[in-house]
Amino acid sequence: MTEHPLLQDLNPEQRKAVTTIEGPVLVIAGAGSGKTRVLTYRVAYLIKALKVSPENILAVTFTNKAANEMRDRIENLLHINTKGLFIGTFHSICVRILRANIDYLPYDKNFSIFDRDDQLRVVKKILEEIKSRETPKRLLRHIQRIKAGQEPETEWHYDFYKKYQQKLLELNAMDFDDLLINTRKLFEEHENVKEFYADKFMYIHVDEYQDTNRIQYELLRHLSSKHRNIFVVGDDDQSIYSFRGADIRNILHFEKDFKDAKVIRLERNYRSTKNILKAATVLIANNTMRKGKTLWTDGPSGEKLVVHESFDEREEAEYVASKIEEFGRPFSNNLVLYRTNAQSRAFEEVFNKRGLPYIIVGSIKFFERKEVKDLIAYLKLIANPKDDISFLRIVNTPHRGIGAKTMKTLSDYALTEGLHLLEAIPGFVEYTGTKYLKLKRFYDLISKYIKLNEKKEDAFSILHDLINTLEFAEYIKKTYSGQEAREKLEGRLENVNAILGMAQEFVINQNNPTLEHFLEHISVQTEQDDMEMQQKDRITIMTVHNAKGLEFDNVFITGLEDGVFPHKSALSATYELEEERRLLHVAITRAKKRVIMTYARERSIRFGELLLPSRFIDELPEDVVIFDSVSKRYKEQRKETEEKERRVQTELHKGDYVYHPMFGRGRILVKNGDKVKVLFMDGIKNLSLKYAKLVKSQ
DNA sequence: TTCGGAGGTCTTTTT
DNA sequence: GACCTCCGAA
Repeated sequence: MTEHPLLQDLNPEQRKAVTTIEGPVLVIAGAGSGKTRVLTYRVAYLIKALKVSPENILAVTFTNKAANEMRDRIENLLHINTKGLFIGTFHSICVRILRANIDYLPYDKNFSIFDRDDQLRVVKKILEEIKSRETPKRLLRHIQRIKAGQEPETEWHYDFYKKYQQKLLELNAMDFDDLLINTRKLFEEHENVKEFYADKFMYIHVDEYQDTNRIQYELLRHLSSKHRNIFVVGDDDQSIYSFRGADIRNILHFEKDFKDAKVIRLERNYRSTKNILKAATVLIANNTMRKGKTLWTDGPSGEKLVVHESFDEREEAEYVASKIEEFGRPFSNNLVLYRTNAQSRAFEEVFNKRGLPYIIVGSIKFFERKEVKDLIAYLKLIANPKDDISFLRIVNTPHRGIGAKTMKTLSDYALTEGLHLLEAIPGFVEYTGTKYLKLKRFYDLISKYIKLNEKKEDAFSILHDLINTLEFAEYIKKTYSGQEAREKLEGRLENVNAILGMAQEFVINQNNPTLEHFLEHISVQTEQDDMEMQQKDRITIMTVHNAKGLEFDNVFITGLEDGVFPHKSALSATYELEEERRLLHVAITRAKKRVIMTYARERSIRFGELLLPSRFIDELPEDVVIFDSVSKRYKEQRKETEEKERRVQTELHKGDYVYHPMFGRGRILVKNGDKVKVLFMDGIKNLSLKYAKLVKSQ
């Protein structure tokens, strides 16, 4: 058989993966081995060479971004429209299936999708109702564990979980887990529905299989039950989401779970130098729960990896900054990684001070911004008037003089009448007389949009009109000017425009751009499209979890201290420690040319403790690592500056001019012990002298 | 009754 | 610093 031209771009293992079509296939793809390429080419090969209809192909990715990229690549490869091809995350795919089969479920077709914030609000609401003082976050964890199939720790937890589910049903809402669970339920209880999809999807592809959970595994079993052509790609050494229920056993046991599975390994690495690969390989060999593989490359040995000690997080950031300056442009070749989001501050401050451009990826995601969430809550309430959680979020945003007391009275009324908050208003106002006209006005506002929505007015028109009617921009300016930096306020306004822009784009691109569809589209979309991101020359800063799938010339792995990375919560159990090790393995293998690892002796979040270097540093092979010890000199300098700073701080008085690394020059308005109120160019900030690095200025 | 300020607590990772 | 709760001013 003559080879199809598509296959010429692939190495022998990749080619084998692409052309192994029948039955279950597991591709164990090491970091940088061309995993995405294999997936893309396989789908393209099916369509082009084997004439499979796109409607019969399913591809599940880990993020929406990955889904979009894959679709684009296939289109570029084949120059065809990929409409009909099912590509998306488990969550987005499940939403589509659920909406299409909503008649089988006890929900209305316009159900809301609740994110973590909404979930916490539900938990809090129940806690109020039963007058418990448990902490919402811990309870939510328990709920999620029960949903993932674990035994509840106590009877009480189980009862609470039932209450939570009941509440969600009343609110006509599903959380992220429900999207998967209800789809599974749909398949299990309605053979015809399952048959339909199992029949449709002749070829199933799953990316990042090592991070699938139990429910996702079961969904795949159902979907592949007819044709059995399931092709999964993953790397057991990159499984880093067990806290979210990911079960590494899915990939470890694939051959047992799917009989006659073929296994193909991709071990040739096209990304990193020999030294980097050696470090990564030796490190990960300390793990016991793995299939075992050895990455190799034809490339050069490259530079050795650097381990650098610094005094504290500030000096660590200074070191990283000076290294980046030394490497020179473009800055976009540099990736700075840390274990926890809280570590970003020092880098922000130092990069700002030095005028180094940067972008933080994922710290607060676009859809988690308050102003964005508020607007979306309006839309959710309009689409689903039963959504009391969204109601409570916006009933007094912008302020309309409806406070806690009013809401309590309305809630009680709604509860006795068995009504949802919004629908309870007319009766409530009639019942209580003219006292609550503010509520009535809110009701009329929402009703107007509900009617527009029923008339199938498009999502953009509704949102546009809403933003104007609410005078939302003015509200933001009024609330935030004076209390936060100018750029931050502008950022908020930009976010409002961005969500409006997304609605506009949606309306242009979709043939049925209703509010429901728009909400469906954005609810499972958790990351912002980074249109401008690549264009500007900036340093990228993010958590290691966010770095999966990326590659950069220079990678800085910071905060390598015991208790930080590995995180202190993972020190006691072997399997958790192994996950931390995999996390570091992911971090190292992002690098093409250089890896620079840093640790600090002190850190303000762990104030007063002397931190030890990460145990993982000891596991690195000595011959490829340089221990850079300029730290002594730093330490002396540091002591001097610390003393100077301390002197300066006690000398600071009301009226003095000061300099702050982030806010610039300012003047002290009020001083009260350690606390100061300072007027900067961008507004007034309340600061603590202990943490804020204020310097006296002229 | 609402709202803003003061003061205390906490900080893993996220589709 | 972010987030939450409590308390006093308007």
